[in-house]
Amino acid sequence: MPELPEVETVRDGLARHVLGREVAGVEVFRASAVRRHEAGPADFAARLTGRTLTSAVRRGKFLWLLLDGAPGADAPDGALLAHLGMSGQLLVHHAADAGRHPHLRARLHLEGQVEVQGPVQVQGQGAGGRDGDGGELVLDFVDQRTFGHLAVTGLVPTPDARPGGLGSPLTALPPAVAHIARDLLDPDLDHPALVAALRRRRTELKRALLDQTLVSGIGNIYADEALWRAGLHGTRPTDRLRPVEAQRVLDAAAAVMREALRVGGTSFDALYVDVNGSSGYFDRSLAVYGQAGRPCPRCGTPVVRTAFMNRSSFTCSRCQPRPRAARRAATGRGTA
DNA sequence: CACACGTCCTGGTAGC
DNA sequence: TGCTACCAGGACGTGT
Repeated sequence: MPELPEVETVRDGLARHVLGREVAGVEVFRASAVRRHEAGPADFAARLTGRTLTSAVRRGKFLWLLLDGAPGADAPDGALLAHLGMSGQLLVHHAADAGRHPHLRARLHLEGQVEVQGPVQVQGQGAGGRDGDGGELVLDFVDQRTFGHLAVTGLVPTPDARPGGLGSPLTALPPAVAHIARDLLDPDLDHPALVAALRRRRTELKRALLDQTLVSGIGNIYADEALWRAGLHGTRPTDRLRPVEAQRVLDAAAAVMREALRVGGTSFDALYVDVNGSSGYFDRSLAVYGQAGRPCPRCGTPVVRTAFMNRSSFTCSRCQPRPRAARRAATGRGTA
């Protein structure tokens, strides 16, 4: 499942392989892949063609490529927005040897690298040189389940910009992302404010961690891992968390995502930009997620799976004691 | 057939 | 009562 570390790995791969290239053509194989582009697939393709990809930006699980070189004067500067949903992948291939994946939803044809104004960040050894040979590339959007999507969008000023910002490149973002909170790896995230906001919520802790308008990037997997590391149960009422507990679970989430990023980020060295979160390398390090029946790495107690919000939660009943009385965060209608 | 789950949407509730 | 903000839960979609 692509959560923040997987999306960041994709963003980094795109930054190294497709920036500076111009979109020469667009194919949409399934209209629903661009359903959030309201004007439809033809308009999607038209607005993309002729534009140059100048930057790869991410907030939480949303990722977008900034577009330069509007073909028509009426076309505003904007971005190609992508969300990978549950199974989306963005794959870069040399045009010559690009096959057709069975779940290929859309394909961008990219012309050879051109010079763009401003520095195109090329990091990683040799990555830029190999691709800068002028050969044509394709950027494929592959998505087995169909929760992911692409759209060409405008940009609005970042609503939560901080005057003393520490250097986050997020000065503008797609309207569809404007309501998404900063993530735990964002240098401009206001940590004390986040702790306060979390404790102000009147809900369960895991629900809050998954709420992208509170803090973004955390999905079901990393929520469970963070809760386990922090020794907190996901049903703990947020308004009863002590400040140190709130801080601890957020720190744990940041730590587990950084570790995943380190592993995932070193797994893709070549042109192939992959994201297949659950089959990645990090799943070997998962302590509880998907580990029902197996011993807790800390105390040996079998991990238990419980249903939660139409999905699963994995916990160690010893390391993560249930809140007493399981008083579901005072929502008015108690739990029975 | 249940299950995987991120996001959007709807309807409900609390509190002013 | 009206308004706003917030919250819970269902729908969506495809393949195993």
